[in-house]
Amino acid sequence: MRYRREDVVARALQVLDDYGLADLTMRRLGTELGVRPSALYHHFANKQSLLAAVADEILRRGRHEQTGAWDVRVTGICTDLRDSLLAYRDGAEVVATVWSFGLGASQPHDDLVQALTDGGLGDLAPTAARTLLHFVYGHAVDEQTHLQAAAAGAIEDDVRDTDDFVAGLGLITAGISMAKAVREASPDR
Amino acid sequence: MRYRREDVVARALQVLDDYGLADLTMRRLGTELGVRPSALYHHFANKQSLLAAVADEILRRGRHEQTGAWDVRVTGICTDLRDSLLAYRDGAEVVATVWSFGLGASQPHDDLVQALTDGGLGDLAPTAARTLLHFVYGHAVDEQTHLQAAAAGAIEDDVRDTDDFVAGLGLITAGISMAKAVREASPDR
DNA sequence: ACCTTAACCTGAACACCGTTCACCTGACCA
DNA sequence: TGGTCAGGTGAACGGTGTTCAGGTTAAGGT
Repeated sequence: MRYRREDVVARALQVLDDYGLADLTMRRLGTELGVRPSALYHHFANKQSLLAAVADEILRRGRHEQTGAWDVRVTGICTDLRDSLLAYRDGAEVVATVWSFGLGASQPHDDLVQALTDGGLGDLAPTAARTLLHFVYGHAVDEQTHLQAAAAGAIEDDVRDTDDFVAGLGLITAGISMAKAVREASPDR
Repeated sequence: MRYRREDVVARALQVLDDYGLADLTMRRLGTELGVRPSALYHHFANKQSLLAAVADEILRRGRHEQTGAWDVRVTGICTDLRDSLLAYRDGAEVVATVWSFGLGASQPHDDLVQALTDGGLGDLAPTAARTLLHFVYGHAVDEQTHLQAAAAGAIEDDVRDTDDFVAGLGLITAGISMAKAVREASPDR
């Protein structure tokens, strides 16, 4: 059996979800495919590139078109993103890391900047977009960490996190609304 | 020469700042101290504990008392925290990781909850505190990553980041102010 | 039907990593 | 003087990402 790039990504995503990021090693993935680890380097220059492809695939699978008012779109993008990150084990850490290193996972950022620009945020859009992303990534990584810690040991609340996410997201969008109002009230620009 | 726990932490912080997190290995730290790696396990149960101590030390060194109105205190705590994270190479990633795993670095969170509670945020304080922390950590990690990428290759802007941090922080504090106003306007609680 | 080409894969090694464990050593104190 | 024990040694274990020369297989043109 010979594989293509996309086959390897799909299998990597499965290994990630089944065994976690720590066990997503080149040897493990190779074994899972019935192939020597060195064979993987014909599809990816290094492990980081593999993870970048995995991150992009996670985002691609959970993405939906958002329409409506700018704040509805922004909330939709962020909620969508959170769901994507939580859909796979350690998904949040993988995507956040890849994004942080600038190796990929740039779709959510681009979508947010677009929505905010359309909403009339002007040159404040990039700052607002990054602020939202930092919140979503940070919150999802936290939630997934605690969720995994709870799975092996103490039993904790899980519904609480969704409320906390909505509340935090509301805090930031409220701040953006305020900045938008100030911006539109000022005479120049 | 025999060492105590605090000596090892101090040296680890120096290695971190000089060579980065990737090169802060037990072997490297041992060599730096003129000691076998196994000797370090007399001071720390594992590497994570070492990193937790390093994170706490980073925060301890850059902490200042904050007074005044709640929003001034909050802004001061966050700015202080950012400075602490940026004071050492990869400091942001170390502290953020330790905090995320719940192994330490809890001082900023406690300080923020205290300031927000004193400010009358009530049970919204924890959510607001975590939202602020996610922003500060995310922004600092981003900034430090790009700063390090710029140090080896392309030359980029660095003053821009401070403005972006202030703007983002302003966005969130504005949102918190709004939530506080809403909270105080509501009849119950 | 043959041959070329390129993609895919093997096998073995390299240089690291965190961690464990039985044992040694030297300073301090009763 | 002798015992205690924190601190350190030396060697090993099982794991990691990565490299590279060479082998194999499938596809496509002549």
